[in-house]
Amino acid sequence: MAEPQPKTQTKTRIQAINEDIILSAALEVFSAFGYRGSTVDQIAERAGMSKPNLLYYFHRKDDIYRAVLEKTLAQWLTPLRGLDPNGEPLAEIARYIRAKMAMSRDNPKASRLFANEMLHGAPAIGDFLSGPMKVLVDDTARIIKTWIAKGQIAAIDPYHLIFSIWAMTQHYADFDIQVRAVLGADSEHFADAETTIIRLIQDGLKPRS
Amino acid sequence: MAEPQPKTQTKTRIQAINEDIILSAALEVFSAFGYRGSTVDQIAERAGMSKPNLLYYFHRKDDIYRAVLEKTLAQWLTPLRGLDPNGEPLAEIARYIRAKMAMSRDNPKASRLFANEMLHGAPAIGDFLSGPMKVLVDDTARIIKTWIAKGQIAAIDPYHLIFSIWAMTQHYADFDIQVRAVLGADSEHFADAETTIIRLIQDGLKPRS
Amino acid sequence: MAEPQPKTQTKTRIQAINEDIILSAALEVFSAFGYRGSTVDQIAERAGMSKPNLLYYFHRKDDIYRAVLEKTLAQWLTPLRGLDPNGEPLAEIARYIRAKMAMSRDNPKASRLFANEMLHGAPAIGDFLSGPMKVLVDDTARIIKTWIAKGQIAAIDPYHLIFSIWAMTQHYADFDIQVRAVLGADSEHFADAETTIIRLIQDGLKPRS
Amino acid sequence: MAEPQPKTQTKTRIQAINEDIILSAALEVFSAFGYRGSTVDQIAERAGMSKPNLLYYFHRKDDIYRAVLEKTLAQWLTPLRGLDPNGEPLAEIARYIRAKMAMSRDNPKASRLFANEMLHGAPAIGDFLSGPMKVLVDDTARIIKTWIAKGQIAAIDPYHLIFSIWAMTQHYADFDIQVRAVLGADSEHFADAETTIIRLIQDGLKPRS
DNA sequence: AATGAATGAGTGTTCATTCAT
DNA sequence: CATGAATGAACACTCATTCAT
Repeated sequence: MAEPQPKTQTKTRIQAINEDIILSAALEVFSAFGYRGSTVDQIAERAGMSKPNLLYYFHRKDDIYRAVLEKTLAQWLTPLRGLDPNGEPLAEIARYIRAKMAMSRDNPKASRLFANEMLHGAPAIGDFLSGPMKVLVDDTARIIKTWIAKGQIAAIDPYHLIFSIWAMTQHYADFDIQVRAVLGADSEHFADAETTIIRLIQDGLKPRS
Repeated sequence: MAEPQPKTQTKTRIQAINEDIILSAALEVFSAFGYRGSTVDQIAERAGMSKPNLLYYFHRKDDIYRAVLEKTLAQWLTPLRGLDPNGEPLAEIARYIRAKMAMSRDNPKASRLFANEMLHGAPAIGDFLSGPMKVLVDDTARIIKTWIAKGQIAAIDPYHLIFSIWAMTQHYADFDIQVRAVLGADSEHFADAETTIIRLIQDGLKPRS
Repeated sequence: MAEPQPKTQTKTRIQAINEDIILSAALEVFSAFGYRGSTVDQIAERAGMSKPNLLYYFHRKDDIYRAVLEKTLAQWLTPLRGLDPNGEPLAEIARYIRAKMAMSRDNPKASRLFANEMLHGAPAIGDFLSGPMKVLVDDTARIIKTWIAKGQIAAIDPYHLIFSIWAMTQHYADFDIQVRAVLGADSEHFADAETTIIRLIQDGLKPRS
Repeated sequence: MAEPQPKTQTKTRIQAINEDIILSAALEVFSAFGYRGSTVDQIAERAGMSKPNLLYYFHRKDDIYRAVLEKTLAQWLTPLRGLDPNGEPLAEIARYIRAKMAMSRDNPKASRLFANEMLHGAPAIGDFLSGPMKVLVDDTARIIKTWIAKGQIAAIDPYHLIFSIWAMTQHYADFDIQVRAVLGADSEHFADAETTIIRLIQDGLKPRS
């Protein structure tokens, strides 16, 4: 029953572990200081290894950056995939908003890394945007259009609906510092924000009588 | 009849002109590459002057950065100031959204500069956030609460309403590259986005019968 | 029988060697041009290494400077420590003068480095002056006072005696160029100077009958 | 009886005044920081004029430096000129020491400027040293030799006697910071030092019976 | 798999000096 | 006489990357 081990492993155990450590460290650093603002030294220190050793795994700074981005993007799209065309639209969208909001709360660094890329013109993930991401958005927009066609929700531009949801949910990760400056450092604002956003969207989508 | 010339000018003509040129160039560069990603050389080149000459006006890179931020922040808050407590709430808010959206369309670089500061923890404008900005947000929230108390709009958390509007409108400046990757480069999406956002918000604010 | 090698060396062989090379080069350069007049490039070139490599060992120019000073100060105070309270005063002092003179002859660069620091207000070694150096001078003055009290030497201010000896001996290192301009480049003036100084001091210290 | 004014003045009143102001400022700055450690800006500021204006009077930094040195050297040699061959030797030398000491006390900056030049190899006044200064020293040495020949003072190397006097007196200007670190900041040590030095020298010069 | 050592190409900043007025 | 503006050349220091072991 056990998977047969290949004779020549492409990756040793320690390699896989170290790459994970590096990518975690890199996410911390890159999300906090941006690409140019981060140094390989910083990442190496946070990863608890020497700079040359780090570069043994990822030969250039750019490689580390792209690897982190790639890993991040994968999990980033996950919630969007879950829209069920046959589900109840408002419930489906509420579920989606909750999933997005959970990402912002639980993984704000990934959100900020992503936002930083966008802000600077997406030099590393331009292909991703016009490729897989566009496909996914188009698919999702199609589902929404079906709902509209069936009269299940009000007629609204599905693309801008998606963008609005993204914007509102990611805001609490990306502009966290601003939110905290206004609402106070320890306030539990994620729950309130979620309620407000879901209500705004659901009210906006209710079919007109 | 001639305007009397002040004997001691604090700034010469050429000084004012050059400072303006520098700040424009700096906005371009900083908004595109972030603080650390920008070099004084880049700014100088775009400003059409030598690096030492640029530093003759602003002694350190940081000074340029703060000057641009300051100039930007001033205009950034402008639309928020306009909420009229005695106006018709839904119309007032629609007007506000349009003003915000216009800023995103007409001055996306300022928006990205600001977003970049937030993303990196607002090292340069922390005081501004917890100071003038918080005051302004609190004032605005108070107006909205009044409207709610009078039953003019539905009961909704005013702070998260404000954040949502900010998020949705700024998104089209900050994530411009992503929007364009999905909707196409030359699509005139600002108008559609505005319509969608206004509708979402207005529907969400309509008082329950 | 073999000496056990310590597992964790704090300094590698090459590190110790290079630091020595750097400090030698730095003494040459700093003593010739002063702190501000010396460039890291100069020191690196004289040390036979690249500037970044030099800064790999001493992170800032100031670190190099302080390291040289510290190393120099240690050997600088050595002769003063040798005054034996129970020795014959005139012989003790003659020995001291000879030791000081030898330092000026054999290590004039250290003397000039030190003199330069003094001239500019001792920004880097102010603490040393009012700390260890003052203690040592006070101790020495006390010995001299004992000799005076016992009637072994004439009553003279011990502090100014010490300063005078320092001044006369160091002069041949610090003002070397002037001495050579007057006495000729290759004249062996150190020996004559020593004789003269010892005689002046000894005659001045002979107890009055 | 009045000196006729030349029609075309080589120097206007204001020119002479400003040059004096500049040289005073330059002495302050150069003596404190050395040549390379001083900036034209610093001198201009202390002189209360703009940098270009300062450079209107002295075209290059080096010109200012040389002018200060020259002015300083003139007054520096003054006391040495005063040795009267026919005076009483011990009294003459005591007078000389007092004059030298007065210079150290009243014009320590000039002393330090001069010392700094020597320390760094006298790049600007090498000619002066082997020229006028050597002549003066030789002359003075000749007078001393005459005294020795007449049996008025003990046989001692006149050159090293001169150097010793210079060293001891200048020490209190050049190493002022060190002296103050040991003797205390406000102690009036110049008088004591003078007494000590005169006594050392006079005792050393008393003819042997 | 890991690290100490080394370096070329920047990067912000200073400064003497010149230019134009 | 005086000054605001401008710049080339340096200079301290950083950083991604490579080399040797």
